[in-house]
Amino acid sequence: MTKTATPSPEAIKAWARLMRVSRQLIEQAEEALKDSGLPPLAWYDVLHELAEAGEGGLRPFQLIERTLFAQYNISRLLARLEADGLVEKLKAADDGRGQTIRISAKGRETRRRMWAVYGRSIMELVGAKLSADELRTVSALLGRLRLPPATD
Amino acid sequence: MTKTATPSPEAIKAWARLMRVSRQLIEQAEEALKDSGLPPLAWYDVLHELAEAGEGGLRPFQLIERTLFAQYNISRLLARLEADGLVEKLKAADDGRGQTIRISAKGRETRRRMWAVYGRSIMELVGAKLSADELRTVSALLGRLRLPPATD
DNA sequence: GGGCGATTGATGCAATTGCATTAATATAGA
DNA sequence: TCTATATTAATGCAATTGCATCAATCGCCC
Repeated sequence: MTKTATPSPEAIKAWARLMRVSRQLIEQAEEALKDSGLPPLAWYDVLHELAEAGEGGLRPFQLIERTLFAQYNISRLLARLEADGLVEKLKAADDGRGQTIRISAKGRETRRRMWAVYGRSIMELVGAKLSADELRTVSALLGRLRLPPATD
Repeated sequence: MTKTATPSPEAIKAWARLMRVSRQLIEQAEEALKDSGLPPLAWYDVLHELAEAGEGGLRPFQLIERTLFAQYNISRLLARLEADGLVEKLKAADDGRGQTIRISAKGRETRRRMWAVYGRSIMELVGAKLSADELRTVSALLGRLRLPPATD
């Protein structure tokens, strides 16, 4: 008689909390952005990576690695960002297939305005609820849940 | 000169970890279900609530409260579940507007099969990575990030 | 009882996501 | 070099989500 193995109550509880809290927080942050007439979080993620990358820009596949978005998702998101003038697509110098994506001045400005709202959400939703020590503890424990780099 | 208030580095780090890890975990769990030819997590959430509710079933608005899905989302999800024979919609006895949703035998069976896969994901992705104590710590800290019941 | 705002649930339509496939180029190997 | 395979990015089409609105009660208050 084989019994289906079930996770420990502690694991189930932690999982449930993680699922629920992350959804709530995302929802709150998205709502704050929308209320300010700003684009969704996904745009911020991409603009943030591109801003960090600087003038050299990034290739789309690098954005995929950094943001965890699906390939087709990045492809279309970049199309929208370009249509809005927030990024530029440049032919990649050394790879005929690829492009290099660079954030524009308008893109930087949009990112700045998004951060004013997004940062406030983070402060209120997380920074104000736990001490610095507790935040470090959460980060460390969550860090142990990251996937091993190469799952294939 | 007014400087934009920014969250502490600890808050930013914890937020980033939470966003990234939760996305990874969800993706992994969804993939495991799909690989087994099972429906997505959202179905599980609803079937789980309905199974807990027992024969009395639940009203759609109660599912919305418990699962945090949007109203139109629940409405359509229930339509799909009903089309698949996993739930039954009954006219609510005491409220001419409403319905009562009850899980069917097939629904219970589907939930059971989903749990075999989903539970394993939870074990591997969370249970195997942290000790029971650490899991309790995570749960407690994440619990403090929940929203105050009435935000309006 | 009758009217009116609130609640419950569904739905038309636009935007986004997911899936599968495609086109173009790069790279490695015979 | 020439071919086979892998990588990079886009896209057609179906499914899902989000938004706004609607229809049908309900319940309160007069």
